[in-house]
Amino acid sequence: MPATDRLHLIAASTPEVSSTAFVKLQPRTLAHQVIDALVAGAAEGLILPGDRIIETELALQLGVSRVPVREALRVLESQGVVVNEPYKGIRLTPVTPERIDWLIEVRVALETTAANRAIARGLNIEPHLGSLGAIVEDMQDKAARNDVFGFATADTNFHRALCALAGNTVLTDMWEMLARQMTIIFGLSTLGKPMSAIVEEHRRMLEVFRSGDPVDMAREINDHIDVQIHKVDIEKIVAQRRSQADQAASL
Amino acid sequence: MPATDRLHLIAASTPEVSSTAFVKLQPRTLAHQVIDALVAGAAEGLILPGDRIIETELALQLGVSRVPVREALRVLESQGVVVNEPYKGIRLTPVTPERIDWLIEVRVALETTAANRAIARGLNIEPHLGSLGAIVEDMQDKAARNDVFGFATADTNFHRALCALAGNTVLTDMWEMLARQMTIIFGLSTLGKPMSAIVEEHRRMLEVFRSGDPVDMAREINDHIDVQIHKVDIEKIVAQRRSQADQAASL
DNA sequence: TACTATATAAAAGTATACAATATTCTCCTA
DNA sequence: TAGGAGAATATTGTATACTTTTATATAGTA
Repeated sequence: MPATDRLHLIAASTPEVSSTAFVKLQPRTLAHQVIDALVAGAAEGLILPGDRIIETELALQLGVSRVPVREALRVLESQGVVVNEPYKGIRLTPVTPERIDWLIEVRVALETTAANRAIARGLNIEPHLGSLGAIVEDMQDKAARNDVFGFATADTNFHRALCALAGNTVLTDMWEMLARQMTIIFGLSTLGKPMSAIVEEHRRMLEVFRSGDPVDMAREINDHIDVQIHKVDIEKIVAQRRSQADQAASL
Repeated sequence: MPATDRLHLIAASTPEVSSTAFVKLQPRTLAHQVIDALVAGAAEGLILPGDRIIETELALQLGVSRVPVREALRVLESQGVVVNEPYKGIRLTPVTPERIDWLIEVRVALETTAANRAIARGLNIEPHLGSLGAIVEDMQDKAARNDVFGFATADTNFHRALCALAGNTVLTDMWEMLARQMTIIFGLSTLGKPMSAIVEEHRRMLEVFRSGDPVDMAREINDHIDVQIHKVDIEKIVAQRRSQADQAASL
């Protein structure tokens, strides 16, 4: 079964992708919506790493022409979400343990830089600490409700907010690229540790941030992110998901 | 005078962009060539930060249709080289002192991470040191011939080679994005210090790399990159270049 | 004169149509 | 039956045509 057959669900899960209904509300271009739809589909596991993506099918499923689809794919290609070989096709970038290491390494570097810059700007004070604290509370709340997706979103928001305090848009833009890819991987893996522990880690990070010690900050961020996904056999999970999806489709 | 009128020179300076002549040699897509042409044009100062880029004109100048041009612009948009406002137009990202700071901050973070990873992998040995040393010699050579462009290229190659030793393609991909933007800025500014001094700095960086001390490495990279472009009034230079270009066009 | 409203033009966004390349399948031969 | 040449098909790359939005210019009115 071709992988793209599973893609039709994307259109349903992202109803705002419609050339007619949407344009009035927000002037965002269709290409951007296709990007969102694809990333969402990947995060939900509808498309798996290594799966081929066929322009025509995707365009059909989303109800748009190939032009915005191609533009979206080119953007995602330049961001490392998909890989392309001319005239051969586009695939969701395969996720290897090695690649996860790479993503983590860069993400730690960026977040550490951001946190230290925020400290250097003297922004480890109110109201910023309060805002970050509120996100941690939200995480706690989601954990209590066992809302895994909401929890992951809040987690991402925490780190995004932390990065934003650096006031460096070049950094935040790059961080967003990584976050996208991390989201896809998160969608595959179950969390490496209980949510309560992750909440606690964030509290500790926040405390270190308040204290303002760059070295501690670096260590804290590294420890936090590093163990998050590590030690999970992603390739195995992908294989499982693929067989599950194929099974579901053959019913 | 509309800025894009200056763009026709790009086609001349990048003759390989031709839908008919090229395809046989390399199967790279036209969109990629458009990207190269645009970046080259920006590096040469044919397009200046803030200049509007009109799809139709660019397509005409390069002898291709709007489709690959749009794809190229979307990629460059996602990389921060150009900024886009739907239905309004695309401009070469304005270069402010602030933005230069941001680029430098991220670049230092990435290169430091790369160098430390390379050290952690035990790659601060031969033959790698020799390869890096050869690039420094090349810089020295270019400096002696007063070949500014060649010097800048060699400089970039040194840092690219250093990053490559980390073996982290996520990192190197991101570094390339930054390098692109730095190249554009380099094209505008004269060097902040004499070439001989820069060569010496690279020798020192290489020595620290050999010694393998992560902290020293971080400091060395930071000092090196930080002063490179700083303290140059980019906005003034852009204004000068623009008036020069306009003057030349009115003859 | 200054200001608004309308009409015109320019350019981006999107869709369709065509060309080039890669893959698959069929059929023939050894 | 196995393997390869060649046709048929599928999919990407590119060009052209159409639609929508924004910007500009013109005319009319206070």
